[in-house]
Amino acid sequence: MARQSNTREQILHHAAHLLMTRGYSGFSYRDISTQLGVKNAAVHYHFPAKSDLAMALVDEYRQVLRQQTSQFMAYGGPALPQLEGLFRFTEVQCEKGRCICPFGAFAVDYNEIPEEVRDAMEAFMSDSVNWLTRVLETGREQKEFVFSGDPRARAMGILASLQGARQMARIHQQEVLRPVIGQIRLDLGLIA
Amino acid sequence: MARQSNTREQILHHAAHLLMTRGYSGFSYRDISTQLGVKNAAVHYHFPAKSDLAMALVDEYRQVLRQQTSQFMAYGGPALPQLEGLFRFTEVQCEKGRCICPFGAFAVDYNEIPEEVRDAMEAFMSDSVNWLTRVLETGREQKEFVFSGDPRARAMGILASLQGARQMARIHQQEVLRPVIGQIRLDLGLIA
DNA sequence: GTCTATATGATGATAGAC
DNA sequence: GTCTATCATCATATAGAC
Repeated sequence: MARQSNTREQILHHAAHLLMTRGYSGFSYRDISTQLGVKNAAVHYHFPAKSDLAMALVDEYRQVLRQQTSQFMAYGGPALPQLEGLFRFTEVQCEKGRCICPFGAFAVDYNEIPEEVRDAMEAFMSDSVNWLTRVLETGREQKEFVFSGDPRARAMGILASLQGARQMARIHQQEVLRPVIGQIRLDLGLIA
Repeated sequence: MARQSNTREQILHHAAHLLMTRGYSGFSYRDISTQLGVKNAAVHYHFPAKSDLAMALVDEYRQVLRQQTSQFMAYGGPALPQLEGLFRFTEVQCEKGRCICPFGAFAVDYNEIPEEVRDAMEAFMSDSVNWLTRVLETGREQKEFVFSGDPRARAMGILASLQGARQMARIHQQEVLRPVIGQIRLDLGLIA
C-alpha cells in the first residue's frame, strides 16, 4: 500500500475528531483547513466531496476495530481479554473530550450521507455484532462468562449500551460509562 | 396557560420530526417553513433564534415523559406497567420512520447548543434516571423484578441500551430494538 | 401580532494558478 | 500533484410591511 500523503492523514485525523465532537453536518471543510493552515479547497483536492471524506472515516474506524478483532477471529483464544479490550477502547475514546461514537454521529445524520457510506456502516456494524457474538459464545463455552439467552441478542444489547452510554455521558453530570460497563460485567457473571 | 398559536404548534411538530430524522444541525428554518407554506422568517418570529426552538423541543419532549411518569412518581403502584410503558413508547417512536431519540440527536450536536438547553437536557436526563431507578427499586421490593446490583446503575444501563438500540436500528438491517428489549426483560427475570 | 423582503455571512464545490 | 481564488447556494437572522 502506497504511503498516504501527510496532508491527507492530517485531514482524516482532524475530521475524525470533529465528527465525534460536532457530528457530520456540524463541521465544515473550513474547520479542517483552518486547523491545517490551508484553504478549504485544499481539502476538496484530497476528498472531492464531503461524502468521500465520510467514506474514508468509516473505513478508518473499521480498520481500528479490525486490528483489535482479527487476531481473535482467526485463532480463537480466551474471550475475556477481548471483551475487556472493547471496554478499554470505549473508555479511552470516551474520556478524550467526551467524544461520542463516530457511528452514533453518522446514525444521526444518516439521511444526509450517500448510500455507499451507509453500506459501509452496515458492514461495519454486522462485523461488530458478529465478532462480539462469537466472543460471548466462546466465553460461555469456556466457562468464562455465565449468562442465559441468545448470544447475538446479548451482543447487540452490549453494543447498544456502550453507544448509548457514550452519548449520555456527554449530557449527564454523573458518571455513566463506568456503571454501565459494571452492569454488563454483572450480567455476564464477571462479578461475584 | 394561554393556548398556543396554531403555527407555533405546527412548527414544533415539524421540528421535532426533523430533529429525529436529520439531527439538530441537519435541518434549517427553511425546511420547516417550506412544509408550512410560509417564508423562513415566519419561523423566526415564533422562535427568534434556533436555540429557542431547541429549548422548546427539549421542554416538549420532557413533558411527554412526565405525562407517563408523574402518576407513578406521585402515587406509587405496580412497576411492571411503567417499564412496559417505556418499552412501548420507545418502540412506537422508533417504528415511525426509524427515528432516533431527540436526545441522541442533541447529544451529537451538544457543542453547538447554548448552555441553557444543555441544562434542560441534563435535568431531563436526571429525571429519567431517577424515575427508572425508582421503578426498578419498587419492582424489586414487590418481587416483580429479579436482579442483582445497584438499581441506579441498571437504570442507566437500560436507558443507554434503548438509546443505542434506536441508533443501531437505523443502520442495521436486522432488527435491533426487539432483541435488546428482550435482553433487558431477561436480565430483570421477566422471562422464565 | 404575524408574516415577507432583505441582508450578511458560511457552506460545499469548481476552475484554474503554481 | 497540490493548493488558491472564486462561485452559487444555503444558513441564520434583522428590519420593516401588513
